[in-house]
Amino acid sequence: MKNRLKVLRAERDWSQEDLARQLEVSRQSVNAIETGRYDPSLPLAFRIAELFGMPIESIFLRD
Amino acid sequence: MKNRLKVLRAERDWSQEDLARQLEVSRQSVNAIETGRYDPSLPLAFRIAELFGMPIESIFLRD
DNA sequence: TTCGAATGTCTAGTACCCTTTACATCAGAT
DNA sequence: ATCTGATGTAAAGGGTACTAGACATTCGAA
Repeated sequence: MKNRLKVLRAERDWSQEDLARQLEVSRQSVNAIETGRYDPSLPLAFRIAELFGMPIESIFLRD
Repeated sequence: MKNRLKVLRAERDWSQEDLARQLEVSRQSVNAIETGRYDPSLPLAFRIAELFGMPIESIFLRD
């Protein structure tokens, strides 16, 4: 899975730490997801989608 | 997270085994997800949504 | 030049996703 | 009464998601 997290975050001028805090996960988790080391759990994907106000499918893409 | 898998499967008259085969997971995984023992991984959620032809958000719901 | 914020990575540990194998129950058909 | 398909659950094991803590690099600002 690929994702648009880094771009969405840049559009809002948020640091990885800012995003992590809002999602209530560690900064390392945000970094790992952005750099493609692993995919988020489904509940975390829902929180991400809700935070950015868009469907999961427009943030995460099958590869 | 709750989900509508059991209903969607019933609408199509598929057994858990039928669904598992199409998703390329074990029957026990389908059962565990349906009975709420755990949530699917994000990649599996994508396969489920694709199979049923609807967005992830209309199959899985935050509780 | 020095400092701090931001990012990337590593390790060790915990918890969860998913597997195979196995067993139990139930309903419907023979 | 027996058989079979469908479902639920359990144990053990491998791989992944997430944690805290630590360290290195880069870059813009003081």
